[in-house]
Amino acid sequence: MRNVTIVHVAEKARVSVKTVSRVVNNEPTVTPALRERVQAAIDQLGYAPNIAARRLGGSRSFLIVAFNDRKLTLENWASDRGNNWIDRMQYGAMLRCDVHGYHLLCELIDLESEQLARRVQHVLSSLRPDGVILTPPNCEDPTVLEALKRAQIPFVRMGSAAAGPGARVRMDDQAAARQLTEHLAGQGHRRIGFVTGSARFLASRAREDGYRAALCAVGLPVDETLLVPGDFTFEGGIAAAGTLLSRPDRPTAILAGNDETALAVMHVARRLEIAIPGDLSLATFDDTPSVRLSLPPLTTVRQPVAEMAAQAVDLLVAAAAKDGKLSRADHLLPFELALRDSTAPPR
Amino acid sequence: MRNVTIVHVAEKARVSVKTVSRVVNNEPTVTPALRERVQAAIDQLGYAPNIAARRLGGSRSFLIVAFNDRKLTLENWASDRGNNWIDRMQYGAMLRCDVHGYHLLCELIDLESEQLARRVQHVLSSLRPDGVILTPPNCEDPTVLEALKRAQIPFVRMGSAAAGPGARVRMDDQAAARQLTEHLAGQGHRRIGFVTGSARFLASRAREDGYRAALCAVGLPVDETLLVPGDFTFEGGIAAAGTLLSRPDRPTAILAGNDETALAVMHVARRLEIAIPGDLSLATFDDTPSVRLSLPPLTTVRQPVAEMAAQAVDLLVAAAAKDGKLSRADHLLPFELALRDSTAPPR
DNA sequence: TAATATTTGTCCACTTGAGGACAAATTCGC
DNA sequence: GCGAATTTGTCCTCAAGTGGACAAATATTA
Repeated sequence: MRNVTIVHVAEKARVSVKTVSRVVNNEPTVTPALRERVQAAIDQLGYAPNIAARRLGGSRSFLIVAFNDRKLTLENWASDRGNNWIDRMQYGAMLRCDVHGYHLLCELIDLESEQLARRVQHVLSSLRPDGVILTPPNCEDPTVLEALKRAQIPFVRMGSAAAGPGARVRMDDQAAARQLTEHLAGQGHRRIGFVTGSARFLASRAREDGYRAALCAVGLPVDETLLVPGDFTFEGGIAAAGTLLSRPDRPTAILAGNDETALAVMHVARRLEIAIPGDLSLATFDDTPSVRLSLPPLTTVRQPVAEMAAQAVDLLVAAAAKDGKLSRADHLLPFELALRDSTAPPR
Repeated sequence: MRNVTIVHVAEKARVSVKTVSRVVNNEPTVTPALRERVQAAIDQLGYAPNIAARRLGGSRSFLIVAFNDRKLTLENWASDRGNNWIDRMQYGAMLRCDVHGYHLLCELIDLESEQLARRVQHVLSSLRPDGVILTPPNCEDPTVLEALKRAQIPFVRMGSAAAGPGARVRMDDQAAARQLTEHLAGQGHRRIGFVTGSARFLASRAREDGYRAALCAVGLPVDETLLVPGDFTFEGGIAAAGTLLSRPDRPTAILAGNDETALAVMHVARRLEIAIPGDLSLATFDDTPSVRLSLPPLTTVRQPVAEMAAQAVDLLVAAAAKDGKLSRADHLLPFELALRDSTAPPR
């Protein structure tokens, strides 16, 4: 009952090993009748090709590696306001891997480690995956990118705005910021603050660009003092919100760089007895659970993270099935504006 | 620069392939001096043994598979009140795998699928992992357990109270429930309600037992009408809380089966204008982010999920290094009571 | 110094499938 | 029914290690 190999299947179906291999690998030159007979044998024996042998034989490994940031992953579950970006990525990728008969391996890397290049290379050469998915902030790290290029393994960078090697799958952060800003402006806000994101993430820059573009488009001046640097953390948000909200001519609306920042803004506003959305409208990015549960629930942009991951898997699988080459295409997936109770016309 | 194999290392270190193999596998019969020389060659070449070849030739695959529940995983990130149990498991397991040079593969399974047995078997025979980690509710599913037993792959069941095959790593739910209940009783509560958990999870039964044991220990009678069935969901919690809180002699404290249930109790209490903790004390299990962020933050029990996962990995790796056999031991890890503002003496 | 113990090397089999070359068998078209 | 096209089989190599048997080299001990 153990270790069913291709030989057993061949015997059971009374065909050659080669034919079974042809069926398993979907080669076109097999008669439907025979294919069916072989498939029946496979099903009856519960045969599944041994991935190790397939990989050794030289072609594909049916493995995809996702490199996640160690620190971010830790925060993800340790922090009260954790982002669930990585979870959603994984879920989307796993489901898609399943469809293709692939398997997803998640590996943590630490961008600050001196062993980074070695670590990446080690994982790649011991697993020899067919493809790699990089999530922020890994997808912009030169050491990681260099290691991947040298290993000649196709990879997809998720959520990154930066041009560079590998394919990209992301949403249009700039357009999202622009739409959010225009939404606020459309409600009559004329002083719209912006707490920028971390410089580590290029998405943050794109959001700022979108913010500026929107103001420009609706004919509002860009007041540089309304742009306050945040760093995507709660603490950074507190400081930035303090700056913005304690000035006499404080903005009537704030766009936060991400949800964590937004929660911080909310915190400060509550302390200063500034009502949301009465005295202050607040909009943000990411749509993590905490901003849906907050009072009031926040207007945000929902990133299609799972869909992005699914597409990343599709791209990698297609490349592996073909020639192992992946184009440098930049795939933009549609985002979704979630207009909630935190934004309203100024009174 | 590509495909560094054991042969290259052997040449560089001027030793036989066999010796390199001995170094890589930490066999004791190698002189320190020689070991060092080989290690230097390995480091210089950036060699990492190909996992596929290792699996094929040898006895170990250096892979560990974690089977997570598909539905639960989806809820995990889709729901606003998602539990982060799976994330924490993964994080703990990944870090530990890293230490042992192992890799973690996460696979989703759907307990309601008719293909369940086939799916599990398929994953196992194509990957041939050295061990498997099962998370609730998979760790109690007879089909899954049977498939694992047939595949003769050692596995660890995490968080399961049920006796059965495989090793177990968990916290003592009964003791936790008991301590929480005694905490409430110690504050002077005499009518303590309990919203039970889902029958799918045996932990829920254990918690109930602990609740009963605590009442018994402090000399309080068990009023069966104060035990209301929940199902670990928010909706189920709403119904149960309604039952408990709308009766004239309503309890002064409620123990919720899990955090989601607790949030539901809180929701109902707010609607009925029952103050927490003034009119009602509330305690719960799991310590997910949402109950730390809630107002007031809830008294809960923190499960050492990451530690449990780490221990699971340790057990599996040790078994693989030995003879591939895993004892049926039941490992209990200490939990932590987080006493917060939701529990206070009744007024 | 010889006998013994330990370390290192040699050699071969084995794992499971892919893939290529080519022959044999079958089907198809006319 | 014959030649051509397609399907299936045979046979062999290759991937990158492990593991075992055993020989050779070196170190230790009496």
